[in-house]
Amino acid sequence: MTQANGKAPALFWFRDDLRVRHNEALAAAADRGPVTAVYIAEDPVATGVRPLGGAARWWLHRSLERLIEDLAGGGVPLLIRSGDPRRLIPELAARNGASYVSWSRRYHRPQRDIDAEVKESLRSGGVDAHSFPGHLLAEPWTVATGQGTPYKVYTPFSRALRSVVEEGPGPGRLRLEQAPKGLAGPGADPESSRADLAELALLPSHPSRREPDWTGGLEQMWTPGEEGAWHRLGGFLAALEGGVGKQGYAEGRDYPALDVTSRLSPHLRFGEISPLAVWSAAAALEADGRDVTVFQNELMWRDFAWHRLHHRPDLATANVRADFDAFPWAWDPGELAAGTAGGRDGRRSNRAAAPGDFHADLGAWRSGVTGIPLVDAGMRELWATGHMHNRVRMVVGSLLTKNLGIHWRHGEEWFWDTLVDADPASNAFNWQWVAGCGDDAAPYFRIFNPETQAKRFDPERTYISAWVPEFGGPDYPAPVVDLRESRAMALAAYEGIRR
DNA sequence: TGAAATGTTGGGGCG
DNA sequence: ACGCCCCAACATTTC
Repeated sequence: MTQANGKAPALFWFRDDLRVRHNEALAAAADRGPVTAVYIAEDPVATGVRPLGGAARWWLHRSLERLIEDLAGGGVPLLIRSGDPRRLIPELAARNGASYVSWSRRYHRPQRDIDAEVKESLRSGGVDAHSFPGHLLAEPWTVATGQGTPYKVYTPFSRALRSVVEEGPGPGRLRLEQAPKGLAGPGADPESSRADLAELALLPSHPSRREPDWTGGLEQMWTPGEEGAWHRLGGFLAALEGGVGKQGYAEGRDYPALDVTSRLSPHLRFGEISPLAVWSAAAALEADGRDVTVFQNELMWRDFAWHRLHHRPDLATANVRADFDAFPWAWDPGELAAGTAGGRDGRRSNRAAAPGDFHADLGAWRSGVTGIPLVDAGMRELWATGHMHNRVRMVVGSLLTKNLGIHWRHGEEWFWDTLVDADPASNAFNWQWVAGCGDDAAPYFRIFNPETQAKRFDPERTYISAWVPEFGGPDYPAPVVDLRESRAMALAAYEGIRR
């Protein structure tokens, strides 16, 4: 550890980059002097940022716990605050005598505007303030078409992104698994950090939240934090290297009963591992003749969602294709504002409502009691673990929007609350994709048949049996919807708005 | 990163 | 040997 004596203190602002390794912004702060770090739970009312969902709050709590420990070793304190960073960051900088403040960029309004204001206010106060990349493979504005416009279609975007990643400064500039040289701080007080973290009331067990404790399955499934992220990556790469089963990643990832996918999404969501680090670690396997392009494509879909969000900040609320504004959803727009998506507070369904009522259908969908086995399995996996296999996400999304005719925003809200990996880009983008109203979306008429999908991708019903043990028995409900009939109705509704 | 309807082809049974 | 039918297996088109 380099001695930071004689250097001016630096302040580092952690947000969605809860890692020490490959953190360019943190390395820059460490380079300037002894580092004090801060995490701010931003007040949604004051800042306009969307409150985190329940599953994400759990993850954040666990990740910050780890980060406190990881930083304490180097004497770097992690201050935990809540409020408005436009007030708090300049205040903390002044109190600590920091002459330098840095952070990793965010890419969504209002966060971008907040960050810009903080930077401006610091600089006008004589404090050096800098932001750095770190959350994406490439900055959203560096990937553009020949005309200089943003991409709307994935395939050409992915080609352009790949060349940016491979030709740009790329992952090579960051040595894998290396902490910033000389990261040190004035001395940590982890106990007080943990106390401040508890104050944030992120867990359902906090007395201020009158929620049942739904975290058991999440605790069992995940290890939030940087070490957990690298462990997950290591296991995934080892499987890739050894050849995953008989099918390999490219096909095996479509089978929800197989443990083939990386499950890195929540770690990436909270920035516990850098996407460039994941990219280059996978690329290293190419030397052994492994085809990693399919996996890299998944990483690039993530960047594509952020690329689209950067150019469409309202991605989570407004149809990208405006003709869908006229689509006759079974949806009362007031319901969203009224907060039906309260989610992980114990209100899981409304089974008392009349059949055919979309409240009942939405409740059955959320609770995994639609009577459609693959859908119920997926929704139960989601509730229990905070995660759902990617192919099943497409199937449940198709059922909600097309067969049940429920607006995709209801699905987006539920996923936002229950997924550990939900972020403003991927969640919104993929719901618009599945609903058919996004750029480069699945055409509306591409309606999944959950029975066909189950036959094809869960032929032994391994996944279904695991999550819906009563399937086939007398306790399993009848389907809430006739697939054939509802498909025809969806197609007719789509015809209606095409004209 | 569909499904279903429709069209085409070719093998086999049979009169 | 031949036409006819059936039908599975693909291929193409349509939604």
